[in-house]
Amino acid sequence: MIERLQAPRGTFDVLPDDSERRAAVEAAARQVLGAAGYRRIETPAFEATELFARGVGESTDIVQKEMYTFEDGGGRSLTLRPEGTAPICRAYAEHGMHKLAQPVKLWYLSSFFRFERAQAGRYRQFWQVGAEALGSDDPAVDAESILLAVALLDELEVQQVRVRVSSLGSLAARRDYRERLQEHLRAHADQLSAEVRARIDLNPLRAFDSDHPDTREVMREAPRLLDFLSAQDAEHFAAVRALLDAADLDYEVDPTLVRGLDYYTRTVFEIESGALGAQSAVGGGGRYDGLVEQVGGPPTPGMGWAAGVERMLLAAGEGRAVAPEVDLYVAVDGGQPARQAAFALAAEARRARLHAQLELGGRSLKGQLKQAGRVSARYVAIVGDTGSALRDMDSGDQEDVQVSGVVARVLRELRGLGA
RNA sequence: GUGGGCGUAGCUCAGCUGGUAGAGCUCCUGGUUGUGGUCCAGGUGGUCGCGGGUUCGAGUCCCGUCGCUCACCCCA
Repeated sequence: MIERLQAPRGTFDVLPDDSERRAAVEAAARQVLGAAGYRRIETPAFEATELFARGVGESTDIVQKEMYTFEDGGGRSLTLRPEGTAPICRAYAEHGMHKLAQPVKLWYLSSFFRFERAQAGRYRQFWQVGAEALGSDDPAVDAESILLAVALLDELEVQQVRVRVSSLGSLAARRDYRERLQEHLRAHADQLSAEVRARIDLNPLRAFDSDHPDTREVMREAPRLLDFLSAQDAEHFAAVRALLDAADLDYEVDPTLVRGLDYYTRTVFEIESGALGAQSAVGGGGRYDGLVEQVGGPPTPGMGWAAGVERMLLAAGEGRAVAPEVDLYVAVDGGQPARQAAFALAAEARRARLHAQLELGGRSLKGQLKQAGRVSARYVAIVGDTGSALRDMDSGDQEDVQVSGVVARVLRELRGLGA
């Protein structure tokens, strides 16, 4: 026997029940973001590898080991998009959007690809909803962006949401700070846990998350990024916070918050859900004032975020899927003449905008009625070779109705019900 | 890449100390409800993940391998 093929590791099929819940995410995003003036954008599923190398940053895990990179027939190096911000900045520059009224507000719902070990809430092909506002460095853009992310999660009833906010300052300030932190860690290396010590060069910020008692002792004395901000950056962050406070958002300032992409500057934030497993981040984002320029556009400030669709769904708990309604089920009780009449009746019903299904499974009449009940059909037309009947599935009432009169009769009944 | 858990019908699972596969649900058919939603009966459906080994005999023991899953890491 031939080996049974499976979906590739880390990917999944969206089955009909799931697809209805995902459609609800799309509708919520359209509603929440559309109301704030964001318009939807779609970019290609793959881009020049260079875009991510320059945009996301050579040193990031994403670029170093998580990209699906391949060469096309023309010898170009392409990469399945691992994130959405760099492509949007590319599109902004490519289409001269800096000439439009600023900021340009865009949202997307797309799939992304990262070569990682799959686990709860983490996949190799996954979906994100994101929003980007390009062309303004006003703190109100930052605050509004964060509020919209929270509003979307709220709309989807994502449970146990926590919002953390911080500021990374400029790239230069961050670099300075990183060195100072590494110096501090090296000076106290003997007190650190082995894991933290091993990561001093790679990711010193991680040391703040350690549970190791001695390490925590060392970190109490460690320099804080927020103290390294320039006057303007500190002022900007204060303004963002004032706006979030004014909006009554419940959040906490976390000076150890780091985002794994190099392009972030100033404001960063992350939204977690306690309803998730180890992959607890449902969404996150921040400001990226140098990114458009980095990918070849004019100097342009930007601010945005992304939220994982699978994680939102996971943290939102079970929503019941609503199956499509069925107004009329056309059952066949006879031979070839009945089958043809039934087929024509179903087509006629659909032209009249009824949700109509025809028996396609070759079932017995009993089986057909059972199927009609299963799909919650409101009416069933039973078409025989010489006559036909219409059955009301709610009341069980049934009467003879000519095939030619079925559609008009159903329409009249449905209207009568005020439907 | 590194660990832990798990792999028996479409789904949820039983299979005790090894003896040639079972249940419930689903689906189909028939009976009973005037032809559905109740009840009854029957039926379809299984390479016991895969490959070796031990044994007269393995779903059950041993080794390997693949897959799923959770966690580390990282992130959405």
